[in-house]
Amino acid sequence: MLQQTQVATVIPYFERWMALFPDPAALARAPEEKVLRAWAGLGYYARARNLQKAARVLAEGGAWPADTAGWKALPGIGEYTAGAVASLAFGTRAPILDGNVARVFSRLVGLDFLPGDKAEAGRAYWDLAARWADHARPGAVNEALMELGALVCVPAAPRCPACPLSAVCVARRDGRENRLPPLKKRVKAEVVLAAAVRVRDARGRLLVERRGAGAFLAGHEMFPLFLGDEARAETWQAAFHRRFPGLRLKNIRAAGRVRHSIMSKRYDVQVWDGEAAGSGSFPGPIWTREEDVEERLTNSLARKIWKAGNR
DNA sequence: AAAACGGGGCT
DNA sequence: AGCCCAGTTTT
Repeated sequence: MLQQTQVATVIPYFERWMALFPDPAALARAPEEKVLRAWAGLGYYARARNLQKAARVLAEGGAWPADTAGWKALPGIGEYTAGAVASLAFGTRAPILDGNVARVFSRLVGLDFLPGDKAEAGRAYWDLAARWADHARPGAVNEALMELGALVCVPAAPRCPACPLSAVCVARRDGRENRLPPLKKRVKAEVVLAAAVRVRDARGRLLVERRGAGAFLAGHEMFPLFLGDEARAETWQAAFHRRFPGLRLKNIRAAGRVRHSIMSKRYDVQVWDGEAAGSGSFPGPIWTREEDVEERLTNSLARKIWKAGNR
């Protein structure tokens, strides 16, 4: 959960998660829907699926990995997470390098590049991490480096007067603490026009579809969603009838507008309400009772659409 | 080496 | 509203 996500965001999810899945065996046997529901809103859903895969490996093996390599072999566990678990939980002298620690090292040593810039750059950082972890209490040192980055050596306006390393910090000495590390180059977010439809049948149930493999939010249930040219007010109904043959809509009305940022895309979603006038003949219809909708929406965009405007 | 993958924090 | 950021896997 802590990959790419801040502690304060994670805590309530972690509490609920541990109550639902207290050990690898519990997670291993849970249905994926339940896992995704518990993760809904955290994003990067591959993390949840990988965590369950890892739990299945662990539940079958019956023992925790002994070293960094053993942890890294599990799905979803990379160099950073393997080192963090090995050092914090098992006390091995494994290095860690996350975004916080990289920022601390960049400033402390005056490195004006990022670990991911090229292979030698990554090596420079991991070598530093290895030297710091070569300590009688590697877990405490690693934790301290991460805490320093998260609380003191923060990205903007670092709190150098509160920093125990300020006397030996190269960036501080040179007055460059606000210039290091260099910003990551990021692609500008592309705006994507979208339309979402909340269709009710005669019994008040809502039409939901499971997103296919390859689509974004793959495997999640979602209101019918149309993107790009298909999303325009004059075109989405034709696209709807292609996707749901035989299902006629009536009483169509605009219900609200939702914006959602996903990676390098910014979705601008017009939400529509409508009523189903025909039963339809499309494959795999999922008609969901209103009281069940909330718990089946396993991502934030769907929940925003559900809450939009008036129902 | 680059691309894909969500959502939230901060100003 | 715009900018920035607490990894891993796949291509």
